[in-house]
Amino acid sequence: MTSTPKPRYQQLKEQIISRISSGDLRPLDRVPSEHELVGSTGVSRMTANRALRELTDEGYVERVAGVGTFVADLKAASHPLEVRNIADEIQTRGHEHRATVIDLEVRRAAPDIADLLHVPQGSNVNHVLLVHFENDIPIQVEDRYVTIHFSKDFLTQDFQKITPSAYMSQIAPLQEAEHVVRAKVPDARISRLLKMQADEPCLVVTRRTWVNARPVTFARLFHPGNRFELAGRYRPPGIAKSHPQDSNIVELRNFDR
Amino acid sequence: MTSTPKPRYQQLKEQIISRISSGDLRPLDRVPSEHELVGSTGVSRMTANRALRELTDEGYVERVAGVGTFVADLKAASHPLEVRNIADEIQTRGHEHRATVIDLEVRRAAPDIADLLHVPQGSNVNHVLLVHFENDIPIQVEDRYVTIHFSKDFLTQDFQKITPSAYMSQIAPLQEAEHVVRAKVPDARISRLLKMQADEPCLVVTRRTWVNARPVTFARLFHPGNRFELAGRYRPPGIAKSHPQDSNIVELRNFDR
DNA sequence: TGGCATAACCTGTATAGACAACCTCTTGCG
DNA sequence: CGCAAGAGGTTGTCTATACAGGTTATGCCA
Repeated sequence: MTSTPKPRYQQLKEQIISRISSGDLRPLDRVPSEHELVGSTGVSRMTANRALRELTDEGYVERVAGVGTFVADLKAASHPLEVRNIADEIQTRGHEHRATVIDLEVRRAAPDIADLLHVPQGSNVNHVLLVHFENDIPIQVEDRYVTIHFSKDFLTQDFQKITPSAYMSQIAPLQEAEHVVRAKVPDARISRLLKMQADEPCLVVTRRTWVNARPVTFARLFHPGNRFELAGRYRPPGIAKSHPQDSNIVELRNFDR
Repeated sequence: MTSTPKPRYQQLKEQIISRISSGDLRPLDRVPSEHELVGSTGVSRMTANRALRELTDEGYVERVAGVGTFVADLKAASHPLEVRNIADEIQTRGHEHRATVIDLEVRRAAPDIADLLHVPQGSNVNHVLLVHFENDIPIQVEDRYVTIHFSKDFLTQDFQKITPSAYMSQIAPLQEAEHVVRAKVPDARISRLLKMQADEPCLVVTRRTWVNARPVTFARLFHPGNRFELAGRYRPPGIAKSHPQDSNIVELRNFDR
């Protein structure tokens, strides 16, 4: 059936992507130059150029004329629908970020968590519950589950120093994400952790992330509704004007005045 | 200063985009073939190919080998961050959509609205307030302002038949969008229109849209928090596998069980 | 030692030519 | 009349070559 083989530029792209996914090529590592790819794979320079150019468009690598091609830093390659790391956002605002770990342990998966992570009911899963502060004001409760197979040393991390989200994207690039946003009045425990008044709603972001087609983490992020909002901007591609950096990012921001 | 002129493939792209934006080329119209572009602009075929290929990637045109290149249907080219038309979503679920117009008039712009739409305070703006129903259950209150210069026959539209969002994207393709999501307890009027219980929160989506660098509409969309959620999926590009159609769309969905 | 010209390498763009695969319409044959 | 073959246009890919412009390291000269 596969009458025509995949085009060579596509083969080249997938080969490089797989070297990145496997960890053979790490962020900021040098990727073979066009000339080297010509020598090692036998394609013409234009074909190597197309492969690398498309990988650039897709955020896998960064190219600098006169210097070379490098694996993109995963933090920089923020996904269009990715909510940015909350610590980064707070620091971007020039404020101080602090986190308090409330709970960090291995749990037996409850039915709903087991279902979401595709693991057997009652099997072990990592769990962490923490509160993020911006200038000592609580702004997010993070309630996260991580599969055992993804991270075996999850419990020994210091999540006051590195957020779980940053830790996880450091282990492996996430390959697929799903998130759901809801408005909800939180239960008493969340409400107390966020120092919210009674009957005040939360903006709840639920995220689930896949690596190699397996779900690896499930997180519920609670934010006080009277102080936080989720903002996004969109500009269609192709004009290549104005500010290339502010493109299509979803950010969680404080709108107190 | 502009020492190096824009590359020719980029000039070609912008020329075609402007023909689409201006209405010279309409959806499903034929775009000049690579060979015709070679003849009319003097570039080589590879350069014309690159321009058309990138326009394809960016969703402006669609190409069929052996047939030609055609302007993409704008409805199909849904933006990654665009919330889909609510009527379409409801129909996708196999349910019935109905809308009731509560208010449709020209108003004098209040200070906050004037500021958001970049018009003078007290100048005329179109306003519509309507309630969307899914199987006779109210699920969204749409409170929308539209600048006069964008639509002069706004008041004569039948928004029970065509949603304001669909009407507007029919007049001109939106070029930039900003949206903000909040959790909030609505005021009594909204709460009544959505038949919500007291103290129940709303998921409020605020959208502002630009055409030709001018804001043209501002909308507040209220949804009952106990029944609706905003869901998104994300898969990184470049793998070119599985389901190409379900990519990276944000949808508003009913999660009642 | 300090500074500058230069070589070596890299990406970015552009061209000309070639072949394959696909689609549509026409033409001619049975 | 119906169908098959072919012509011509279109996209998709690939190669070989060329030039421009940016970056870095080298080495020479003062």
